[in-house]
Amino acid sequence: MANIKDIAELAGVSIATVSRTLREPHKVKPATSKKVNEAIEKLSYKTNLVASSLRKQKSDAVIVAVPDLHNSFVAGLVQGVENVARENGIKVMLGVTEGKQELLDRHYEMVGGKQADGMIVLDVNCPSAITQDTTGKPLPIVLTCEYEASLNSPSVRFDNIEVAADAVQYLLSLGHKQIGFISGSRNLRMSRDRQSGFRLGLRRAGVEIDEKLIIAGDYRIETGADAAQALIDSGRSFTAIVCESDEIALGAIHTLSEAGIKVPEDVSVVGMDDIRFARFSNPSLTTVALRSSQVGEQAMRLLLDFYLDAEAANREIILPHQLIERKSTAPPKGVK
Amino acid sequence: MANIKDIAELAGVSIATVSRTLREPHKVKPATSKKVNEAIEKLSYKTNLVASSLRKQKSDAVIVAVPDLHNSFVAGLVQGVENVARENGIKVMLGVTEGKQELLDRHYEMVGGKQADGMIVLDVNCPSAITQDTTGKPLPIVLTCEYEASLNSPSVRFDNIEVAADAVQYLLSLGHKQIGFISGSRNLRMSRDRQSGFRLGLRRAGVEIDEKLIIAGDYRIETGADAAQALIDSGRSFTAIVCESDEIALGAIHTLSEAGIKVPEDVSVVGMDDIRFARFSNPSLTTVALRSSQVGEQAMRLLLDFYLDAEAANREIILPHQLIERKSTAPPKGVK
DNA sequence: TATCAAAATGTAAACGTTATCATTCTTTTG
DNA sequence: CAAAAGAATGATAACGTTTACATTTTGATA
Repeated sequence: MANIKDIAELAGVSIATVSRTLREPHKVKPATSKKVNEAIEKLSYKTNLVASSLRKQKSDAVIVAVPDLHNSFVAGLVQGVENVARENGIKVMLGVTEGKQELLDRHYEMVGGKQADGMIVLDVNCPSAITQDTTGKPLPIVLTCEYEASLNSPSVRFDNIEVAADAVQYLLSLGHKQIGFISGSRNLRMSRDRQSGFRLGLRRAGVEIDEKLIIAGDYRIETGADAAQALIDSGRSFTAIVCESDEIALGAIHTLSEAGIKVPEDVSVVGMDDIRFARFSNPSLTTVALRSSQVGEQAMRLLLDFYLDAEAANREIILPHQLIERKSTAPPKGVK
Repeated sequence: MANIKDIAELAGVSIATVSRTLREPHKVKPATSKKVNEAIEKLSYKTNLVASSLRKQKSDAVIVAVPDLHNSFVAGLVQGVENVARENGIKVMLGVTEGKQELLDRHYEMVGGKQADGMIVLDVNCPSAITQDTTGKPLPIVLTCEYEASLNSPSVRFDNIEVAADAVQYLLSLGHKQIGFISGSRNLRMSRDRQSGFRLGLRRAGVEIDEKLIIAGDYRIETGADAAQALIDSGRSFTAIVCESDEIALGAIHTLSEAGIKVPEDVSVVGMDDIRFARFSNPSLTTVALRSSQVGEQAMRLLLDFYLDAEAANREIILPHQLIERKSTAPPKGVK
């Protein structure tokens, strides 16, 4: 494999000139530039980015830590990060945490080890590097969705309280009063906020909350199916369900249909996320759209800002959400 | 940021000893080892992996190039790669190609630039590094699913011809004769093979092929919906549809339902992949299960083998598939 | 205790860049 | 045409490791 020295030799110049030809072409005479480029072509030289990183003390790469890939929300986020990163000549590395602190920290080692310049986290956990930090210096980490205000790390998220409250408010406006709730993973801040929002929405309208209609789950379609069964088994009557994710909602619709309960005639279902499948389910799913790709884009921008001014980047960005009405919701029976 | 020299100084040893303590602990006396580790702890030293890579001429990282992340098949593959990589202390970087040659080649630069030791490709295209290679030396690239036999690069894939043929054969066994087909992206080898398999399946049974019932699409749910509409509009009668992906199948079911055509009573639908949503659609989806995580696992193993013996790793692995019967298929009307 | 092998440690040379500073070659200007 | 300014190039020192080789220390044996 040819290195910069080989090129210099073949082109009859110094290695400095080769480097300049590559990095700062305007500083080298066209004639020499030509010689160098020919040599590069002939030996099919590729810059050794590792050596370059070492010298520059910068890798132009970031790592995105996510709990799991089988998830449209996550995919959107990563794609968003990718887009902005690419525009800025930055590479994206992926770290799957499975929700484990240990794996998250392992991924952060890439930043400590200078293989990545920063990290974007979408996870239950928070890198120990932040929580155990003693220096107080800002770290190149952007938290998304999951956040702890106390940490004052830059973060990008939705206003999950209002997301859920909006879903409730919409169902109330249709005339529903007996509304169930299937939660995401309880250990997530996001999930706790959404549950708060659910309660807030009902309280705002003065509707009493039936605790039996609140079912704990996680964000997966499988638990959505199980939780819906639990709701049915509870014996309580309900005319609508708010689900913390579209996956949950799709699982719930499946169970309801199997049980002979019609959606939306008997029970209305609202999801959150607006994954691609939402439009195409039977019935199509009413949901609160959360553009996760925007989260990724903003997070990456924040990380870029961090390099310009670590202090100023310490911001919190809250993205808008939007309720999308489809066919999984209707007024309850007996209401015109 | 502390480096190895700082540690050496604080512990009162040479940098070589520090390095050994980290890499080959058995070669250093417990007493010194202790001193070194204390220093490491105190200065919270992290090995600079970039420097390490440069010296070792090895990055212990691989890059996985995929066209898109919004796709369960892709997610499974990446997860599979991750699993095997983690077992072997290897990091996974992700490259999104959007199906563009240019982006794929850009990602391969990481290998040329020594930031990654190898590449796993799931894409329409093939790295120019392979196709334009003049040296004939094997490259650290594993192709998945999409493959060109002529390239003799290691590859992992399914027998797509038989995958589709099995789907057809199953429908024939139920009594169907008028079977439609919705294809994936025609420029993919995988898609061409599946279409061949579809034709082969019918031919084997001596059933005539109605070209009007073959619709071109890509792998997304949106086109599945459109293609089903095209089938309906064709005016031809059909009692079953074979879809090249579950996404297509779900989109098709959506359109059929909206049009008042019942699945499976009026039309049976078979997908391919067995994505997580398949079990929970209405009706649940009969499909040919393709474990994409296995593709990722095998591809990563192949890449590991490559380091041990570049020549021997030049293999082709064909993974098994399996038809999973659910509720989107039934005998055609009039058949008991 | 002297001798020697084995174990433990140290020295120093890479790895392939980038970037500072010094030097040489142009061009401009009085 | 000389001198100065500017443009282009070159020499070289980092960046932080790993590792071959040299050296010292330790422990065992005679």
